[in-house]
Amino acid sequence: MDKFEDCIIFQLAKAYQKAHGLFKKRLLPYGLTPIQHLILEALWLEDGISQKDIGMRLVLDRATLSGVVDRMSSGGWITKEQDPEDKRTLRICLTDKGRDLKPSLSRERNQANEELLSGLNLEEKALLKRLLKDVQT
Amino acid sequence: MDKFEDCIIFQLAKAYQKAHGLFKKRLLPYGLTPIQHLILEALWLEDGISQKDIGMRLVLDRATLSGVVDRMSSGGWITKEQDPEDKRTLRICLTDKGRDLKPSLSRERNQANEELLSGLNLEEKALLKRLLKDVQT
DNA sequence: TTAAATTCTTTCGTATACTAACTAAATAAG
DNA sequence: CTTATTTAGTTAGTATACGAAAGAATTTAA
Repeated sequence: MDKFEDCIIFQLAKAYQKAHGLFKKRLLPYGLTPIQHLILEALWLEDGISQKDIGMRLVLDRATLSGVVDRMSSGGWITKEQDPEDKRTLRICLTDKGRDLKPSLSRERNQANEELLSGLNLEEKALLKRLLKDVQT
Repeated sequence: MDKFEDCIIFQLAKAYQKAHGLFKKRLLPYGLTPIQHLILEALWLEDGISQKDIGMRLVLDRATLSGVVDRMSSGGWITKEQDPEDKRTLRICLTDKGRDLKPSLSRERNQANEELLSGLNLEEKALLKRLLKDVQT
């Protein structure tokens, strides 16, 4: 392995860079970033979960999440509610604005995935997904 | 495609997050970041190339590169020389400190790749590399 | 039942990323 | 030859990332 082009870490970084940029452009009209979209995805699956749970499910650092959640709250997509049972915990809840975006954003996400993988056949898509999961374990 | 776990963009982000974090830890003792290491890689292949060329080879934004190169210059790994032929252009040159790191950092990079791909067999490694390249085209 | 340890979140500092606006230098057009 | 355009790099602004330290609330232990 002599040139950086042969380095998987480099290829991973560049593939991610492309995917991220592509999705970012699609989300621009909505005023959302890819990460912010992810938070919404988590909440569409289960509204009102704690900030810590969001971090665990999306594998996001707490320090990172703190800022993201704050901006999304300011933007009116979510609200931060204090858990009455445990005042340390923040429960993150969808607003109507956040909830109503689900169909549009799901379509955007699917289209972004399609666009990214347009050069691969079905088998290769499945393979890539599996390999990426394997790498994470 | 219903849950964010099925989104390739998400899996790509998380695989990259792991790879990046893993390499970052290995580079910590050297005082370098993964990106800064990449700059060195480019210079080991061809010393004295312009900042713009580095950006094209590594697919890095000029604005990003400006800061990275500056920090690496302050850290003494590289120097910024004005091209006498074209005063707009910066030629980036290795210092001894930057040059001497090649064997150590190459080993670290190889080990980081090994560590990341330890769960894959040879065939899968090659496949992943190809699929990641295909995605970028 | 206080003191100690733990947990959830925020803040700080540093390093990518990328858009847009800006400077300086080189080149093309007229 | 002078203006217009293009090009290389910097700067400002915003948004991730993440380690470390700090704050506030809760739980555990002595």
